[in-house]
Amino acid sequence: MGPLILNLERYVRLSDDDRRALGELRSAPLVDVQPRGAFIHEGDKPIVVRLMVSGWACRFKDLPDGRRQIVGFSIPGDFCDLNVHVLQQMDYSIGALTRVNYLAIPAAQMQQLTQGRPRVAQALRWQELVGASIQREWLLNIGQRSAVERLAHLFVELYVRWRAVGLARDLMLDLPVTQTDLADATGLTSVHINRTLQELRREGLIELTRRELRILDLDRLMQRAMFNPNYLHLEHEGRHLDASD
Amino acid sequence: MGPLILNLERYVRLSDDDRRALGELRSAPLVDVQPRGAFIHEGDKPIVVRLMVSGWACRFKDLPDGRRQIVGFSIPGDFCDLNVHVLQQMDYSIGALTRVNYLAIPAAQMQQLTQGRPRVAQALRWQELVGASIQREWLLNIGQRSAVERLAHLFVELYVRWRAVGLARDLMLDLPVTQTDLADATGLTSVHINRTLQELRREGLIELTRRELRILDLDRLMQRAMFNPNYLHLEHEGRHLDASD
DNA sequence: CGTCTATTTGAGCCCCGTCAAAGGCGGTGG
DNA sequence: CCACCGCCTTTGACGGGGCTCAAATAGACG
Repeated sequence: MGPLILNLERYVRLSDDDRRALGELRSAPLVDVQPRGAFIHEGDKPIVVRLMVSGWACRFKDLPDGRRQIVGFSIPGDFCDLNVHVLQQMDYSIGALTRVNYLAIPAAQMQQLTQGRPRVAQALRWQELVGASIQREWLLNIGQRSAVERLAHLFVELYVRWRAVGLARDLMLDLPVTQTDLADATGLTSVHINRTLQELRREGLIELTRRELRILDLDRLMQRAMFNPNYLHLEHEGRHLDASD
Repeated sequence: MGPLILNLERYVRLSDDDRRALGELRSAPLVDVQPRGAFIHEGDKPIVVRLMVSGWACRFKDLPDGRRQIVGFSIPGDFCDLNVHVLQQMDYSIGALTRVNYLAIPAAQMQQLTQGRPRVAQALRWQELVGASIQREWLLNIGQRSAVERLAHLFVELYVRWRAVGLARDLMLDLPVTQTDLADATGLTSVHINRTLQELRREGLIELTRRELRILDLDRLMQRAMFNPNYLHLEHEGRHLDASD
């Protein structure tokens, strides 16, 4: 539950009761998904809310002819489909890039969790809105940035997000995804991702092995990407619901 | 208030009281914006919620060097920034493409509107989630579709959305935006938009004058765009809050 | 040690961008 | 009513970033 609580506490200061209630989500069934498997499909009408516990998942959409666009990564502490009880039908799919564990939380339990806990409710809403903000930044990324800028931007974002949930530090990030995955996320081809990675290495910005990303110069990488962290809405000053009030 | 109510009634069946309460939003100040003016800037911390009454607005983000990406169009019946009291700081700007009128609704009035009106609250949430779904489709559009497909897709979406709020029909749509605007929305250049428009005309799919789009063959245009309407979540069967229950 | 998948490299090309200029259209003022 | 002006659209020539196709190499895993 660590990632979730760290995630939510970026925005609100939770009370002990809030944290305890969030901890009780562990009573929900834990589901294990093998790498490369999709576990939610466009058109599904799911009845549970999924909370990522470990691994890399991605939300994606595809075209009839096979082209695929990854529209976002889901990492531990993220809810995959908070919205689903309103829209009823998935307009995207979710797949596991690595082995994934998630909690399958019945809608009623979510209801019960937020009932009478305004800070938790607000924090969940905040997580959802930050997700929407990230989508907008990705649109800017894919629509306007060059290949090198795009990939640099993605790496900074992923590092910041994993670090925020306590699962990355010292400029190192577990990144066990393929170059094809990076291609689908950036709107490029895997061949061009490969050449773009070489360029980032040549510029001394990153090292990337099969499963680990090391950022050699975060400032320069951010500059290269024209990375402006505002869209992640990380600022703690923004907290306006505080258990110590 | 027509567009808003038509918009919301795609999802829930409102009661007379709901409609009356929505009508009272007209008491909020009506703001008039001249074409080409931005009325909300990234970084702002707005205190009112804006409801589009007439005209074309766009949400956009830009890079330090001047590149700009339009991340969505706001049309009559849309709220521009429902989310803002949670995130507190805008991560995008909003500009008027034409002359625009909007209602500036104090947060307290929105609170009062949804208090004790679960259908209205649900419908507003639905509008917001459909907006997020549109963003995902745009990501697919810009990331994977070719120029012709992209523009075709945008035209179909805009026609469907304007028609849904009662402001377009018979395959005709008021479209008083420049080719540069279309370029910024699709991640192309205005020169290439011009050539792509010629291609769509040559294929007998559309006519486009300075201020009006006419779709000559909607089926073929949708096919060309690989347009799948699911992401707009229009299906009336989906209504699960009905005033007649 | 063999197989499968992922990464890397090369050659060629095409879609779309860039730069520059011409043409059209609407508005404004004389 | 016409002349001018500014913005938008259209056209042309050229260049380049990224795609395609194909094959070679490297790693992971049994």
